[in-house]
Amino acid sequence: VKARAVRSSGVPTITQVAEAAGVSRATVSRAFGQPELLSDATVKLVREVADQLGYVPNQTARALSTGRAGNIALVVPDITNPFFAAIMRGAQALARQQGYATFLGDSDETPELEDLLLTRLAAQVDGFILVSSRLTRERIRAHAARRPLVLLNRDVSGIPRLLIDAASSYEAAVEHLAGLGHRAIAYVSGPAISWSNRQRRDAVSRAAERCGLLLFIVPTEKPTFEAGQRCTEAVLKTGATAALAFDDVTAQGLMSGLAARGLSVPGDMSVVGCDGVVATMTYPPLSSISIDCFGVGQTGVRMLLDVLGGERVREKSMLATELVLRATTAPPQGTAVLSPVKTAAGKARGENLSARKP
Amino acid sequence: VKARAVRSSGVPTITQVAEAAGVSRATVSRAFGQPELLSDATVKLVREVADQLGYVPNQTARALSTGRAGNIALVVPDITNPFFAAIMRGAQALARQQGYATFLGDSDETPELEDLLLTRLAAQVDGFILVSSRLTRERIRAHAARRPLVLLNRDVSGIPRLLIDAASSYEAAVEHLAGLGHRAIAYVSGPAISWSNRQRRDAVSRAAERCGLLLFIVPTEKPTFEAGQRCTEAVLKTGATAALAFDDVTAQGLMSGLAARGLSVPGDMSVVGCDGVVATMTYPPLSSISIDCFGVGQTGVRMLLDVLGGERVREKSMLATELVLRATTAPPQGTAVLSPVKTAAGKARGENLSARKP
DNA sequence: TTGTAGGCGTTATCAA
DNA sequence: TTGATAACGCCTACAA
Repeated sequence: VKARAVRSSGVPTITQVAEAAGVSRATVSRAFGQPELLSDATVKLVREVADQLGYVPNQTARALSTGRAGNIALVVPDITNPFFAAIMRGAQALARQQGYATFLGDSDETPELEDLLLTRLAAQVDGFILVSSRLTRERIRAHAARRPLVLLNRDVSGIPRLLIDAASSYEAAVEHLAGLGHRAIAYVSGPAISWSNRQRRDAVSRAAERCGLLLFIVPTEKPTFEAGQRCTEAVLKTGATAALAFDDVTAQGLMSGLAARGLSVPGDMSVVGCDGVVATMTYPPLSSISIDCFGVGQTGVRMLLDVLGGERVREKSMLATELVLRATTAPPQGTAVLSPVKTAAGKARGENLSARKP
Repeated sequence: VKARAVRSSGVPTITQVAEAAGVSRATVSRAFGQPELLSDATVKLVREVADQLGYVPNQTARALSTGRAGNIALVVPDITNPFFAAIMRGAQALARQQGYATFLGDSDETPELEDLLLTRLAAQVDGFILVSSRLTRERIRAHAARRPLVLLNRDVSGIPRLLIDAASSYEAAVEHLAGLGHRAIAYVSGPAISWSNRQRRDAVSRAAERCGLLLFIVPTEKPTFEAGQRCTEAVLKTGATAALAFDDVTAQGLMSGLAARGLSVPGDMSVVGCDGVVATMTYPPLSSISIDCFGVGQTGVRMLLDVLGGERVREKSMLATELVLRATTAPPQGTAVLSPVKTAAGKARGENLSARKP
């Protein structure tokens, strides 16, 4: 039999190590996989030879043989969004530490692409983490039937998931604004398919009603800076004196749009965001609902690895959020300062009043 | 022989499709890989059966058999940095379109981790794209000997690379500042190991000398918002009236630090960044050296795929940058307006004067 | 403690 | 145009 096609000859195989070390391939395999079965001397010898040759066990072959790929995939709608980037970082850090490599799928906010990524990657990974998935429940269930799958920031019963509970914080934010004297507020919404958008919108709606505030819903296409900018006019037209955005990036866009029109924040309009990743970087620093994104990523990986390890995992976990007051909320123009902030559910805090969590 | 361990039974194999379709495994394989060898009827039949079963060719097995993984890896120092996120996006978009899945490696700015990622991923990918690699030339060469490797924003002879030529734009920026009447400027540097940091620093240094400006170099640990903030004091101490930062994120941190001290930009200090990703989002909008990050990512993939395809690639490509003037540069305090901007190498333009590139 | 041999899912070669 | 069969690199039950 003839040798195969141009096999990138750069990478040594287990056979070469075995020959060089004068042992069987099985022994080399064990030297890496289960060294406790071998004598110390043998392990040492094999490892030295391997090092010298630059041998590293071929993960692909290993995967085929064991059925374990040693890879996981993280799929996000837009890696450019700092919220997802931070989650990715947390996930990847823990995954690597646990011996897993991470595929990153960017679905560009489209369900079709997300679907494609999942089917294409399925055989190469041991499991998936879907962040803010734009897929239908049916598709998610279908994919979950083929490979272990964990949901972040998306609520589908029967699938292990970590939910970011921003509802109470949004309610607190609305109450905070009401306390400042605002009578009409706007919610700048996120993607219609987004679970968290619904959750946040509903929370705002509930709280607004309770506080007797007039609420306007302003739609956007995607949670991006540009989309936030573009909706500025629409927000202004409502006559609202304060805006709660779906996330920080959108809020930042809105602030930019306001500045471009010569309006000041919070003087002419109060703005509240959500995520806390970019909030500290805006000017003025954005009052925002803070999420521990790095932790979200880590938790996602932990849940997935638990599933892979056959352990029981809570099907549904909730992550608390916190309203952090910075510099973008104030009484509406021409309003005397009213009573101090009164928060019901979530507790608000000022950045300077307490240290950030560790 | 007994059946193997708990093989995730969710994914159908080629054998099952072959049986269901009443053909051989080879035929099924061809129906996907080289349908032109089969009769139309057979292809249709096999595909239908496969669809129904939910069969997708197993990329892992394919990789083992062909030697082609169908994967590439992109390694960046920090995915949280919008510059790298944007590159990742461009890279992934093109890679997917060409049938490649993308691993993302985040080295957390450390050479050791980068090294680890490369060795761990080597057998699973057809090639690497290293962005702003923090590795030594020797290590890069060592890895390049094992797997095709393309460098982005790093200059190592003998390795295909795309260099972002910000030098002339930095010089133009310095000249612009000189033209505004600044006499003392600061360069807020990036990571010492970074190639582009050296390039940018040297360019600033050259231009400053030429223009007779006093130049101070202010070091930072990493190109992050926080690091930018932390160096504010140091920048102020120099007495410089303008600062050029290593990148936008650092510049943004500096602006935040200045604002926290009640100083205004550009009133009290002019600031220039580099990357152009976040520049439009800051307040005031940051004058910055603009880079087509999405294009950088795409080009990186194109170069790598060319190498994989056995085509000749230019060993060294340069990508032009452009100084985009926004709202963060002005004459130093107490200086009358001087002559209009004079730029030598790069051509500066104001955001409103011309449309952004398509 | 170590070696032998069969198989993971796919593709490539050779025949038919 | 299709089928049988041997790899690809590694792991592991079984034997020694």
